[in-house]
Amino acid sequence: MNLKAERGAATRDRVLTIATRLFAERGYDDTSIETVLQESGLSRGALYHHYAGKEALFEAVLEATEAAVGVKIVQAVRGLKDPAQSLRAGVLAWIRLAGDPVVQRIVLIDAPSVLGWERWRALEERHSFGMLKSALQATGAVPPEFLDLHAHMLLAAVNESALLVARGGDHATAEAAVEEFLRRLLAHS
Amino acid sequence: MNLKAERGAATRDRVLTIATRLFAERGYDDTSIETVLQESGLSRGALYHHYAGKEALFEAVLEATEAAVGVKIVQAVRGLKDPAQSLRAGVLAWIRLAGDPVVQRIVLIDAPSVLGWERWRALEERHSFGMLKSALQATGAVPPEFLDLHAHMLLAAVNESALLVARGGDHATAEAAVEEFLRRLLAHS
DNA sequence: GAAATTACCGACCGACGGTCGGTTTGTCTA
DNA sequence: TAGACAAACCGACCGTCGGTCGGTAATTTC
Repeated sequence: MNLKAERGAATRDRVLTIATRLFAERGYDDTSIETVLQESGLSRGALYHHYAGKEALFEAVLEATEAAVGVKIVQAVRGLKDPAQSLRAGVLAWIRLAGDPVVQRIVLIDAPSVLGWERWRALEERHSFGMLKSALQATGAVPPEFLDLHAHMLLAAVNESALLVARGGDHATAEAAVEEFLRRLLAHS
Repeated sequence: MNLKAERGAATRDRVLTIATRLFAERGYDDTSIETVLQESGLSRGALYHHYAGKEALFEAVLEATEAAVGVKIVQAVRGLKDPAQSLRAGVLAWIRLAGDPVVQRIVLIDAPSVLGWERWRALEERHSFGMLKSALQATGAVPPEFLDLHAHMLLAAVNESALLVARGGDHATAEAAVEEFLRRLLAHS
């Protein structure tokens, strides 16, 4: 089980790359399986052998995208000791990464409605949300009973400003605004 | 031009009501025009005479829903003098209203991906976002250069917690968490 | 070398959103 | 009030799309 498994994996990768580009460029609805087939040179049957359907293909694309983002955020935070500083660095890194149209369209726009809120939330838990929550906890600035909710609210707020930046908003102002936002949240009075 | 105009308006209203229910129950994608036709007793041609397409129908549904929500929020805030208190009351009212599955699915889940982010944002500006922004401005707690961004972030955060409550989260805790969140944001140090 | 597994193929299907030519039914005006 | 006009409504038809299915070829396993 070697040559065959490799060929299969290579095919899946190829489809994944192409699908990622198409989903990002046109969005989920306006990307037809037919187009994916044409651009990948694969047959219909072959694609459905590897992916259960269009939705499953999207989920694979989303998973891969989020994983890649996660790696980059970890890199941005590496070495920082102060929890508040880590949180700040991670959030800013995420905003910059969300400038990528691929991330925007796939992760921030289409994901919730395609997967449904429940599955989307479960997937987020394993990626950006999970990271942000533990970072927020480490700061100790939020009471435990509010930790989960505040983490959710903060992530939503950060995602929103990422979208605003991506859509022509001023980068510097947005980052300053987010920093101020964070500062206020972490200041327990 | 009376009997005719009335009949037309009545038909539009009927379709709108039915479509609202279906979109809320099944989501946009899983609601077929065919079903709307059957439940309304209307013919295909008639529906396309009144609405340009499925997307236009959804937009009409969304517009009506947001307008209704807006009215109720205004009622909740009426009479309050202190800007911070108005903001707080409006936000809490919005969270309670977002407990309605209709509002959830249509306004918070499907709207961005169906309309596209740009058109969705423009529509929000005329409704919840517009209200929240002016309320936030009235408190004077946010520097002008951050007002727009902070209003966006705050709305996103509140929407997120509304979704969490709606999906089985504890109502009381969520409201307390949102109040704390708001308190920190408004406290300028 | 036979059996089993996997990659891949492409004709076909049902559902769906949307179109279009046409009919009916009020309304306005000459 | 007759006739032009427009709005409301009808339903057969179309193209596209996601998904199915019976099958072939190639590789691995026993």
